[in-house]
Amino acid sequence: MERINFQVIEKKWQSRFILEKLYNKQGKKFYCLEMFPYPSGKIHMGHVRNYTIGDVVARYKFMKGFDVLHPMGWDAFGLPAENASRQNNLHPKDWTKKNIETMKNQLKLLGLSIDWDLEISTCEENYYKHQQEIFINFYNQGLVSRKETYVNWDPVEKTVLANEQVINGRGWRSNAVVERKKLSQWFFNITKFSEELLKDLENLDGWPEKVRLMQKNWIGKSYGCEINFKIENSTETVNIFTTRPDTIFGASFIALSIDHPLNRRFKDDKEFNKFKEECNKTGTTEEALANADKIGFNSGLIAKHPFIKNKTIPIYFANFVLMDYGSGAIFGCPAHDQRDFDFAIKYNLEIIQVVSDGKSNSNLKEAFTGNGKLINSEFLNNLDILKAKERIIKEIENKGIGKSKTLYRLKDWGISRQRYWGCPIPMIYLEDGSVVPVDKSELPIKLPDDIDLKANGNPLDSHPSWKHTTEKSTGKKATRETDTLDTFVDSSWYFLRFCSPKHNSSPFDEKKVNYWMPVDQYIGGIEHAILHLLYSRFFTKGIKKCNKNFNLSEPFKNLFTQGMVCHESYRDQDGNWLYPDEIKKISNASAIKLTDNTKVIIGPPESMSKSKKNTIDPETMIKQYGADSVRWFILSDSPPEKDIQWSDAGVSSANKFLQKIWNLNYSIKIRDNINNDKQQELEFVSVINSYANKIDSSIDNFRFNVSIAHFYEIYNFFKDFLKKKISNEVLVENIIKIMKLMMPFTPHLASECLEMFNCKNARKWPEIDKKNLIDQIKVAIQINGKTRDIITVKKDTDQKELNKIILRDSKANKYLAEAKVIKTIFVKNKIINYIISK
RNA sequence: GGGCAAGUGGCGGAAUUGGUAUACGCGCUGGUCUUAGAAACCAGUGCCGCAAGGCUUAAGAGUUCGAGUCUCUUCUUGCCCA
Repeated sequence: MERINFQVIEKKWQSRFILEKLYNKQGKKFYCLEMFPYPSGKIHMGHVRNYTIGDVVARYKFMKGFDVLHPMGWDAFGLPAENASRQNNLHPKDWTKKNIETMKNQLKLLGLSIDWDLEISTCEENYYKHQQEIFINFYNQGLVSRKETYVNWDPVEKTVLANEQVINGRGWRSNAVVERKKLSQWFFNITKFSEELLKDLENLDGWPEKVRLMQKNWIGKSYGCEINFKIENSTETVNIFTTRPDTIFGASFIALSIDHPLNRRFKDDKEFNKFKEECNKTGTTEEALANADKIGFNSGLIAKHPFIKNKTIPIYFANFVLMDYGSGAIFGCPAHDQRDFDFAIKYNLEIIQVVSDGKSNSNLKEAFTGNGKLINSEFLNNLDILKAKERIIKEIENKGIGKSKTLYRLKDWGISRQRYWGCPIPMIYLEDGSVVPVDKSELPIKLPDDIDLKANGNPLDSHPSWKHTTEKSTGKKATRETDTLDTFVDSSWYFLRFCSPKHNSSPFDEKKVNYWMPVDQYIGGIEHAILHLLYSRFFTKGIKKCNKNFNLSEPFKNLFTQGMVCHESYRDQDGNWLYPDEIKKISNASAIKLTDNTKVIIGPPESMSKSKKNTIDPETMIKQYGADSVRWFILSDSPPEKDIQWSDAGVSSANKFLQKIWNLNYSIKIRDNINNDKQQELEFVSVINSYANKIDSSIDNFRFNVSIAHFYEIYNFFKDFLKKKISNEVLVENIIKIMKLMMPFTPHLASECLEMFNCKNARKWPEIDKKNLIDQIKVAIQINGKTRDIITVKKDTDQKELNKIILRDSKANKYLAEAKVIKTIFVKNKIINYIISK
């Protein structure tokens, strides 16, 4: 068998792929973008999958005649660089640069069709200075604000911790008990676009339904109303928000957040402060609150029911009410809300059912949240929930005690980070206490290189001189904002920068952006379904508000979310994780440790992670099997949106198959010509053509595993025909067609084969005849709905003719011989079904 | 607790609008070649049965000439929200 050296041909073609671009001035534009990587050190299999999928799309579209933009860059700011630099005394800048260098070389090994001239890195001044300009523009448009908010404060390191750095309530490095501290922070007012972000989801029909739904839930629009409750013996009122005003007649208590302004009455109350402490222990996430026991503190205050004369309602402080949702106060209707129900049981409060669950006289064991008719509700009785809502809101508004209100769960985006390795926020504080943006001419506000990362706190803050400056227009003394921007900001507009990465006078060249945007196909992990995509959508809308020449409201036309790459994990007898190359598999379910032959515990396939050591290094695999084999395997084994299980047997068999494909090409090249048979040739061409059709449409539909299955079928089919009476011309013509179809998947091998046949237009998609070239078709013969035979007949054979053929030739005949046919169902070119009686 | 998605051989998974279930690959079994192994090639491989034939898409029901596909109930798993 003729073998090919993948290492040699891949090297050869990669040096050409770097020079080849996918631009095609005549074609319609197509912007293909994969989520850019964080330069963590080395690429992992997740990257391989992501960028291989993107490469298939980019190459396919180019070959079909599109003008394709296919860039790559680096999400280069972030905390790991600071951590790494503390560990090995390497400046974050140098650490990042080194990683980018390594990963770029690794990506090149995959043979991607990236235009590396467009490469950007978010940590470079030439990138972040434009980001600072966008920030100032947003500030001027009222899209930036400053608010007090709670943060996780590590009192030992004197720094703010991200949620994932808090482990069991303690700092991950210092182990100090984390405090809840109020800090003044910068925010993007993403909530100003709540309605737009929600409404525009409807137009994103190129997105997975799942992602749209997740965003919708995240934005969390709810209709309801505010109601003012009067407090007895006081001029004060409590303003509550509810989405269920229809249950007002079932109200039996009011619950306030511990941070509700009424708490000032209890600031010296020992019991209250004890309660408050208790609440703070449970944490602030919605999940923690939901799972925590519902506890309350009876304030002793009494509210008057707005619709029932002389009825009073006790006011509690409760741990399950959040100050930053609505007004920090609710009324509780235990019969129809589970939390309220739990609370009422605990504090022995009234449970009044006001929506009928259809059962008479029922004693509720849990809250009834379904639909039904209103009861015990005076003028609302007999209305259904929706009607009752409308009616009661009208009454509330007429009475002047409240108004209808739409509320969003979405919160403003806190962007301040007390870190060094991020984009400096271009704001300064004057001595009179005012805060203003720096003058745009002073951009970029550069990060200083000489910092001490070993010191506690924010390195920019402790730097001896960096923060001291003056206001440009007045010369007044000022200090800089020492917080840097959340790295999600960096990735919220990089797709715009790619259109003109070297443009210097503004964040992007409007002409270029108007040509390339929106991204026609965006590809990345489902883990970014909410934040990154929502922030990018916000940025696009924000920039549109700032720039009249930018008329785009959504950045990503089509979105594809790929699944993860999984692998089983291994542990030795002491429970230590082992890398796959530290063990030897004996069978599917057992393995031993290489060093001492002890038994290894095999864990289920999970997403590859360093901590479980269940990772496979892409570079090692590429060296062993070649890039085309790795690409082929990662596309072949599962549908791209689902998780895939890495398997050595799988990549090895991919490699064997590609060897066979090479061997097939070579056999054709050296084949002696033979006398041809026209009928056989026609059949051959026709089958190849129908496969080509299937491959074309499966690529279009992101069903690459199906495309690959078809290539296997083609191979099995093709090699049989080598021995048949097909002329060399026809064989060569068709193998060229197949190699072109393979180009997006295995560009090195396909290029090599096409070169061998001196193919001139190797980068052009082959013409595919849409219609079936031969007119033979398979028809199923059913008796009483059961398939008894399948016969091949001329296309469009009518029922009469088919009937004759069946009686003559088919083995289904015997069922018909002695039976009476009651009814016949005939579907042309598909089935014929005889209903018989015995 | 709510919402969404899914359940097909030993495994990954195919199957236009309801119309040939199990394509293709992995694994496994037997064979050829080889000193042996690997590779390559050939044959087989859903289940029961010697066979004819029967059964089979998580379980059960329904609609239909015909259901993996549509409807309902139940179970299980995954994801998101709580």
